[in-house]
Amino acid sequence: MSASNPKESSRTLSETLEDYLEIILALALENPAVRVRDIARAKGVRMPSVTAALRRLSERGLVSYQAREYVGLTAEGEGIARRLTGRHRFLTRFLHELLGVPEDVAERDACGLEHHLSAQSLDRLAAFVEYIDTCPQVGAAFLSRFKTCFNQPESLATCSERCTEGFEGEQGFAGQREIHAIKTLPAGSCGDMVRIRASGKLRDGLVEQGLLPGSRVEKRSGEKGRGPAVVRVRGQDIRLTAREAAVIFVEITSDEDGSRSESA
Amino acid sequence: MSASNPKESSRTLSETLEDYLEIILALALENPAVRVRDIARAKGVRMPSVTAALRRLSERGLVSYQAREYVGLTAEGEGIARRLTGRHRFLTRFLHELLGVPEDVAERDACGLEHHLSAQSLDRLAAFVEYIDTCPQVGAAFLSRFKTCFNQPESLATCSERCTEGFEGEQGFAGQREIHAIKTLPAGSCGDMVRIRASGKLRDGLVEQGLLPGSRVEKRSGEKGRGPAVVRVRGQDIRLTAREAAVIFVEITSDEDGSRSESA
DNA sequence: TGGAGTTGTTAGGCACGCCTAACAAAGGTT
DNA sequence: AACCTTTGTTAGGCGTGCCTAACAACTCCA
Repeated sequence: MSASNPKESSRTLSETLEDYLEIILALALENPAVRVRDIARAKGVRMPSVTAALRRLSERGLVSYQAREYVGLTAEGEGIARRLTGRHRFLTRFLHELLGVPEDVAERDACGLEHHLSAQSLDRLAAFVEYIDTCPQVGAAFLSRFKTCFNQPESLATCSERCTEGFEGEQGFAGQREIHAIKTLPAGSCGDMVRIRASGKLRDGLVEQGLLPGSRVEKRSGEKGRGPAVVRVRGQDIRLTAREAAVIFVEITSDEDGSRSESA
Repeated sequence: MSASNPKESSRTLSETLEDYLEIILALALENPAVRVRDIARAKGVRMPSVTAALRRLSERGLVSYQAREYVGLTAEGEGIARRLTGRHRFLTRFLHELLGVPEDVAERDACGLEHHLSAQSLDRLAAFVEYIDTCPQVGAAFLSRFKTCFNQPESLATCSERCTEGFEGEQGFAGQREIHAIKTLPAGSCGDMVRIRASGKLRDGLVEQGLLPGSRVEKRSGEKGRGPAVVRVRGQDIRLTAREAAVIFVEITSDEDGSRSESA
């Protein structure tokens, strides 16, 4: 979706080359000498690919490389590698420790994400983590509550009920907002998705279809729980089972595009 | 850092081809007919590139494409495009509305991220957003407090002081944790970064170096505020100015690796 | 009806990043 | 010294994804 500029190749590093730098730094920290063999193993490629990559990195002045000799990072290369490693660790930790993604998956995802996050987004994400982690007004209970609510399928029902108990009535935090299960909506109403009150396959199936928080949803048919509901999301009609329609909660918004952006 | 498997190319779509699908869907929703010309413009490439991409997508059965005729998505292609668009929107919203990243930057970053987030991580992130957005125990004030704390440089000082006022003393949320500015630490002590109490260039410079929350930090020299501090992060010594050492807060941890993972 | 402009195609080239096959340079072993 | 193994190189090939140049088709209009 973005235009890539081939002329920038002299200053911008490809994902692949960034990965090589990171790997070389990691190896340099645990071994006295860095070998082509080890880089190849770490990256999961064959040695000739490494030779070629080293030549390209060398041309850019990021590694010191002479055929058949040990590989080293230049000051510039080490700086880049260090920056990337920091991102990588941070993202892994965010996914695993904060969101609760399994460690191996978090590790793999961080690998892909680290190259695509702008400095600005990274900074904001870091600020967010700092906020959650240290602000006394947020409290240490914040994350454990999240984990209780969303980690354990068996406890999810209870927590979700507590969280949504104010939805249909008027009490609780959500009392001032118009939040309802799709099942209970009249046909023709619109809203933004705020919650899938389910876990496991039921939830996965919906998330996988792109039904994510913030999606603008319009109920097309399936009046108040009678029969399967059909909703329109991003221009396409999606048929929901009764179970699905019961667990998807949307916030009814009156304005046209349903935006809820709160500018700073 | 990950091994890519070329044999999978028959079932796995490249980022580029995923982008094309997304663009085609977007165009199909706003125009009666989708033209090569429009795809090229949206993607920022020339028309021959589009022709080639369409051929490849057509071979995989994701678009219906015959030379010189209008382009359409097959059911399978539309499903994929829809899933990607959902991710894209969700990530944009997360970055912009929740984290406060400027909209254009959020949009650009989401483009890159959407291809690299596993279903599992996406699900957990969605759950997190749902939690913040709807749990009565979290409260609507959560995000606005974050924005107040981290959006406006002028208010940052006050909020940060409130947040950290318990750090050196014993009161407040952080009272039970050993959190100190690097400046006040004796040489030799270790901890995990939890906060950079600064904004603007001071903060950017640190974040850019990979000094992010969770980074394991060891103070090497610069006894209790006298002279510039040197800290060791991921095997490298970093020299900090007095100002920098004063705004970086670390949590002192007694265990060897400083991990704070809380398993579900 | 015969341009002129737009749109889309083919043809050919280039950079990247991977591969295998084969050769070259080191190190031990006997 | 002759041999084998490990390590690393060159050479050549392939798929992706971009480009320009040139040609082809389609539309519009005088």
